[in-house]
Amino acid sequence: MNEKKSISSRDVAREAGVSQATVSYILNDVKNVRIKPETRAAVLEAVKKLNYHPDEIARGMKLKKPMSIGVVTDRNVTNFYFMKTLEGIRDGTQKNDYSITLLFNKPEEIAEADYIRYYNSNRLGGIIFAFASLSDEMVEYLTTNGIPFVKVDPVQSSTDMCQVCTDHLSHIPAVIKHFLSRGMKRIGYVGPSPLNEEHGRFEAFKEAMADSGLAVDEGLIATSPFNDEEMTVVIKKLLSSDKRPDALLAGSPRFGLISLRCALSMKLKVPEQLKIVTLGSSNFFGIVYPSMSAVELPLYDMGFRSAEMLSERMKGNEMPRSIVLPSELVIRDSS
Amino acid sequence: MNEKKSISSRDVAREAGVSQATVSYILNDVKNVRIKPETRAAVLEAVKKLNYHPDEIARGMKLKKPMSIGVVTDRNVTNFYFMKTLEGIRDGTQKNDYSITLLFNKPEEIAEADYIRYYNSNRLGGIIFAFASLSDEMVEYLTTNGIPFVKVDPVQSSTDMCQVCTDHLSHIPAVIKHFLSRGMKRIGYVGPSPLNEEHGRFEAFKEAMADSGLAVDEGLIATSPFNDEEMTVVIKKLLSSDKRPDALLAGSPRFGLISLRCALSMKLKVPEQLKIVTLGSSNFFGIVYPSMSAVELPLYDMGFRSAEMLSERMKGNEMPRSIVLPSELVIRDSS
DNA sequence: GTGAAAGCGCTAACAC
DNA sequence: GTGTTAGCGCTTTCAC
Repeated sequence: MNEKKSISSRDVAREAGVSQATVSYILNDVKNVRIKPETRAAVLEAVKKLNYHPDEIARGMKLKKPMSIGVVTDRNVTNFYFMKTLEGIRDGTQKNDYSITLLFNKPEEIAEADYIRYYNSNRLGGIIFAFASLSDEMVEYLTTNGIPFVKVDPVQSSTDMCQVCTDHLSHIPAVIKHFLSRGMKRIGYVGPSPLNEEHGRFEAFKEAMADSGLAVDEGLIATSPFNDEEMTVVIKKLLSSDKRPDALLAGSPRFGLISLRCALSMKLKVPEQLKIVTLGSSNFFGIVYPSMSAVELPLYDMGFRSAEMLSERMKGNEMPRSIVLPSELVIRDSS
Repeated sequence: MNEKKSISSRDVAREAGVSQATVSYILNDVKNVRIKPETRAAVLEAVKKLNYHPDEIARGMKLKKPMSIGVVTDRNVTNFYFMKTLEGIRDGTQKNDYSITLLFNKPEEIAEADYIRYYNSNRLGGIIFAFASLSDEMVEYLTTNGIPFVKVDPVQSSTDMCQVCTDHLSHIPAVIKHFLSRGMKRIGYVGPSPLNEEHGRFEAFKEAMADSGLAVDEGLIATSPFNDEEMTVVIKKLLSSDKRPDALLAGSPRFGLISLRCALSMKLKVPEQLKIVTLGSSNFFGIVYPSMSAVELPLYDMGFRSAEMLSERMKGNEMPRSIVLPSELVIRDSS
């Protein structure tokens, strides 16, 4: 029934009364080889008639060129980031005809991660780390072993490597100014802890505050691990203080949304009594109430550019080490 | 620099002073072949010393067994569904050591879709359609060509094919009862149109209403294409009617969230003046305010089971045509 | 212009 | 127990 009876180029050759080589020449449009039109026509017809499709595995073997690139991400990655970026990656690899192999980071495994195994066994030509944690040891390993990879993440990593990131932190001063222009006095920050997972968001906030001549009041800051319950607790605590903030920069979409939720549940009016701006995008920001202001990331482009960058590296071309993409402050109803 | 100087099993054989076949036997743990322990040790050592990794492409070629399965989805699936399901798929394919090739449905292409090309060229052993539109013609094509595939979607398709779906529609009566028990009188429905993209949600609603002895009031129904603006317009219209619903079943997460937003923006109190329950999951349901009641889908399991099912089909084993997974009504603050 | 033949790295039937 | 050998389906050099 399911007899996937494989048609090979040999079959096509036989059918068309030519040699296997000729079939290959024609199908690959090999230059420096001129084929007589009628031969070509005959072969093409045989291809159609037999419904022949070249076996990419065999082809890949001969060519010694992996057909796929790996995209690795963490299991808990926020969906919206990833899918949009993936679309970009897809389009960015299209012309090189790489397929996308999806991989999840498994923290347990060190240097025997799936993607290393796959790379070593020729299944992957390179790797994109999309919103994935990537240890310095791993970067070291990848680099010394000459494995082409690029990291794509909103925030620029200080570790030296090929990366695509955004300038979204540079919009924080504009956020502060926005708050100030609306007459806000007590500007706070909520975001993830610990600091090593934090990627400079809080630092950038402090700097922006200083640049605006504002001191950072520890009482207006709340950090928490990335976990709904803990986040809720610390944010509620922050908002119930008698010297609570009247404006909040949220370090991530989840922090932003939970801040909003906490405020509303405490009967604080947003944006009247509390303004919120979030770092990062979500496709829900436009449809929560009130809609969420945010520094939005160029997710699609991040994917596209990282794919391009990886393709170049895979060809051995040197590339700029990092690309910084513009993000955008979108003011909605929450601020 | 980047001289990926390939180590082959031949190199290992030479290094260990054995034949290539022996290396293969050892590495593949071939049964019916007993290897002397010291030979095995020598080979293993050579493997380690040379840092040898079998070339999976060559292996795949010999074995004529694709190494990957394709997961295709629509480009606009930016929702929570997909990633969770992917995780399940990942884990469900793990033991068969298939990798996951991600593909996007491109509506333009008919039978020359990427996944068909990939399948034909032996890059894919089978296909999972996850929350992807799948035309009857395509099902027909896949079936007649013996291409193993399974569809995974919350709703069971009436077209005959292998599918993994959920019983979430069967929770609608419980939703109605929940509304009634809270004293609600005017139960409405908002959801996607047109009806052919609708997958029986509205139908199920009508039936459930009838079963509870309730008539469906056309004035309590709103449908709209899947587009924030249009959805907002029709829902606002619905809610501003003087005979507006006091309870709403939303046909999708987006409809649910937009309903919530519309209600709040119109100063309707949720859940006091309007109760909402949504069909489908989102990782934001718990952190919007008020948190959203929903019939939650077993997303991870849906992925896992579909992967298992596909694996079986790829082995040629007959499987039940469809698996219905249990979903769960989760009452939160919006109802 | 086209064909014969070698060989990519692997597996497996068969020989010893 | 282990080696020899014959391909898998393709590309490509070299001959004609």
